[in-house]
Amino acid sequence: MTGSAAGSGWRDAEGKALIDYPRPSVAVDVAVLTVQTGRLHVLVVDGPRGGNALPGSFLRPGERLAEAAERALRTKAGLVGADFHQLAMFDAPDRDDRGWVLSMAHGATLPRDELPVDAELVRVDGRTVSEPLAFDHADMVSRAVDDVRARYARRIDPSGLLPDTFTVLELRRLYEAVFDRPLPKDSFRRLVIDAIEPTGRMSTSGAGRPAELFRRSGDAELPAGASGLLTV
Amino acid sequence: MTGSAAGSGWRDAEGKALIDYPRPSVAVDVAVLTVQTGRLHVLVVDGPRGGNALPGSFLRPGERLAEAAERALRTKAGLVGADFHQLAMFDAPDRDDRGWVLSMAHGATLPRDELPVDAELVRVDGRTVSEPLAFDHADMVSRAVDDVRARYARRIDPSGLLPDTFTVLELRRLYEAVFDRPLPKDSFRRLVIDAIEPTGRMSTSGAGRPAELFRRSGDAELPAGASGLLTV
DNA sequence: GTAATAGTGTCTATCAGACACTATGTT
DNA sequence: AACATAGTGTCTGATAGACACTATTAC
Repeated sequence: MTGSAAGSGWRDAEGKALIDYPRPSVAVDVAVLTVQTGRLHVLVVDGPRGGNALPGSFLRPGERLAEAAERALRTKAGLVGADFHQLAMFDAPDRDDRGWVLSMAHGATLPRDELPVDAELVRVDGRTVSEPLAFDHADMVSRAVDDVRARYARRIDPSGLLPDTFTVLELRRLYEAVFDRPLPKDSFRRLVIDAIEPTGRMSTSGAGRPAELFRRSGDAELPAGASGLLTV
Repeated sequence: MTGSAAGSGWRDAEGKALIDYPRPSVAVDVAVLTVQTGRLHVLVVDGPRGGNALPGSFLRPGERLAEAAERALRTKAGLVGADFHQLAMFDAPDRDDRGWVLSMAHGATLPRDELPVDAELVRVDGRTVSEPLAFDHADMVSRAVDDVRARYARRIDPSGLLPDTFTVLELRRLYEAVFDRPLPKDSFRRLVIDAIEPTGRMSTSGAGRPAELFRRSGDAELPAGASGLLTV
């Protein structure tokens, strides 16, 4: 337990003061996912050894992991307002050749238009990034995709990739991008219709009949069978 | 990224060598779940401040988190052979009054008869432990329950809570314990029957018609709708 | 035989998926 | 008018859940 030893005076079974053990550096890396041209993409930055890498940072004293992740995105990509989800701690002792560095991978999601116009995005095929990334960052992207799919299968656009109001078509296009598969128009509508709130307003559509605008309903969950429709 | 700075000579934006930042202690805590008398229970040990706590340990140099978790279980509870799953990093700066300690919560699962006979078990109601635990360990238990349910909804007894062969009744009793709700006998059988392998052998039952013994099938997954049946 | 449990046939309500149809806008 | 997209009615096949029935053991 976190509470079994350490602190000045605490000693382990062999009599060694636990506080004296060398401590690892702790880092955070963030896979920022977005949707561009109907496909999932991940934000990358220049890595320390060249090549692409996920934005990340070292944890500072007293800081929480989510704060470090927010700081990394702000300083390295000019991003604010993402919501972070812990994915996994990557802890292979040799994963970073500069020393013993544990890294907590985070997933985040932002609409394309909240990213800088010159942000470098790499396409995600299925659940894997389409070109190599530094370190174990490609594995982190896969975990981020799994996480965003699991969350989107439970609720309607929980990370706000769409604007406040949207049509059912826009919502379906988003889900087709997230789950990387076509979704039948009528079944999809019936699946989500009870989990979104109609606004009276209509979309100023380009062509064809205008579609009604909906907004996310506070806490509405998708039916349990939704994961079947989405992931099969 | 984990690779943006640090190492001798690397400096952050303010010119401070990142390697010089104070580093947190990193610990692991393990919520070992088991089934006793048809209910989920969690293994606890004596905490450093009295009261019950999850077994845990500090991470040692070069060690992986799973190794630290295995060592914690071996030295504090005499357990071997559990499979660990990372749950979340608990990182509140004040979660441990002895210093800055991050703890990676792990979930593990073992059959009751692989635990010591005198192991102290606390019942789990729903997804919360039925009595207070030290630190944030009660939250860890909830996460462990969520994790084991998610894994059991995808596959048949992936953690081997049952012996190598088992009857459909034994499997159903296990799932009723894990999901904390009664499951209809016939629907449950039809749900799992294609994901387990019949052995020719029959259970030496106490009373009634003998039941066939099955074994886990290598990779068989439960249908996607299973989560509906199990969690609704 | 009775008791007890294993396993199956069947009916119903629900729902995904497909298809076609109607509705309402633009040009 | 033609065209395009929104939204709905309806049929079908699959299946969860309920129920009853048959099957096979112990006593």
